[in-house]
Amino acid sequence: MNSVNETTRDRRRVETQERILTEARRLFAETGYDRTTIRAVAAAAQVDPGLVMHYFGSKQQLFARAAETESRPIVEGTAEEVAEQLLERLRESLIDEPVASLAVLRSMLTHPDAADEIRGNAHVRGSNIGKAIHGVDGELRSDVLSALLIGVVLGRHLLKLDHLADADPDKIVELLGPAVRSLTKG
Amino acid sequence: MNSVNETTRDRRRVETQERILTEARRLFAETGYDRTTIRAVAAAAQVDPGLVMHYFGSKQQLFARAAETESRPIVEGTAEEVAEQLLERLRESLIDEPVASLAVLRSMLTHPDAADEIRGNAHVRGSNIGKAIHGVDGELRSDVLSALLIGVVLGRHLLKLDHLADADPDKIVELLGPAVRSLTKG
DNA sequence: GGAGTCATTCAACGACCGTAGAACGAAATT
DNA sequence: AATTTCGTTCTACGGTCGTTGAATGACTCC
Repeated sequence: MNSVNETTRDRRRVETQERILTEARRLFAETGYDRTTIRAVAAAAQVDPGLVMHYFGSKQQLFARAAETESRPIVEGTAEEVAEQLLERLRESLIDEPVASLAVLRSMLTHPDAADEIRGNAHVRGSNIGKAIHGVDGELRSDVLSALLIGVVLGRHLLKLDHLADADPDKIVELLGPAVRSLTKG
Repeated sequence: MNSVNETTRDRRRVETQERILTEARRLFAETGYDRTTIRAVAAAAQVDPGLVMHYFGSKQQLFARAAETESRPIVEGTAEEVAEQLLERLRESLIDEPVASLAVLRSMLTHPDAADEIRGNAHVRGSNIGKAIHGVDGELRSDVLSALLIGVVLGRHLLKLDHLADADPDKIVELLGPAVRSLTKG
C-alpha cells in the first residue's frame, strides 16, 4: 500500500524528480526554452536523459512543470491600495524573483507556451493584476502596468542593465512610485 | 572597372542580398534568433542556403546585418524636453517599430549578441538615452526608463498583450506621460 | 525467498541544423 | 570568340537534438 508507508523508492523518486525540476528551472531561466536541452538538464541532475523523458513525458511538459508558479491576485481596492500592492510585489521581485518566473520570462519571446502564460496572466512574481484596476481604460492601464513591471524585472534580472541590476530595490521602487500611482488612478 | 558602369550582375547581387536581408529580418523578428534557420531564410528568399552563407559568412553575421538600426540619440535638455522626446519616440515605436529593432528585441533574451546591443545602447526605435538624463541617480533613472519603454514596446508588438496591442498609440502615450515625466525629473 | 515492480541506464533512430566545397552556367572582359 | 569571373545550386559531412524501446538491476511485496 501507499500513502501510509513511504517506501525508499518513493523517496528516491521524488528526490530525483525534484532535482531534475530544480536544474530544469535554473537552465530554462538562464538560457531559455530552446537553448536548454533535455540532455543538459539530465547531466546537471546527474541522470540519464531517458529518465527525464520517463518522468515528464516531453520537453514541453518538463517546461510546464518547471515553470509552475503560484498566482497571487492583486486584491481590489482604491487606486492607492492597488498601487501599494503592486509596488510591494515589485520590491519582492527586484530582491529575488523566483527562478520559475524567470524561466517563463526568459522564454516568453521564443516559446509560445511561455508567451501564453504571460498573456493570460500578465504577472510579475505571480501578481495577477486581473480586474483590480477600474475606471476609464482600466483594462488598457492594467496592460500598461504589466508591461512596465515586466520591463523592470527583465531589465534587472535578465538583461542586467548596468545600473538597474545593481541598484537598491527600495530606491527603484521609490523612483517608480509616481509612475505606478499615476496608472492606477482612473 | 566598376563604380561607373553598373553591370546587371551588380544589380542582381544587391537585389538578392536585400531580399535575403528582408526575409531574415522578418523571420528573426517573428521567431527569434534560434528558431530562425538559414534554410528558412533561404527558402523565403527563394534562394539556396549556400548562397546565404556565401554572402553573409555565418548565421551570426547575417543576424548582425539584419539587426542593424540607426541610433538616434536623445538630445540633452531640460527634464521636460527629454521627456517629450522620449514620448514622441515611444509614439513612433507604438505605431510601427522597425522590423530590425523587433528582431533585436525578440532575440535579446536568448542571443547574447542581441542582449549586448540592448545593453550597450538601451533603446527603443534606436533612441539612445545615453547621458541626456542628469541629476540624482541619473544613470539609474535612465536605465529604469529604458526598461519601461522596452516593456511597453515588447508588450504591444511581441507579447501582444490584449488591450495594449490594439489601443490607440496616442492614448498609450497620454497614459505614460506622467510616468515618463516623473522619471526624467531629478 | 521468489516473483514482480519500477527506477534507471544504454544504444540507437530519424530529423534538422550550420556549414563547406565542388560543380554548373550565365554574364563580363579581353 | 575565347576566357575569366562569379552568382548560384547541389551534395554531403559532422554534430546535436528529442525521443524511443529494450535491457539491467535494485527494491517491494506476498
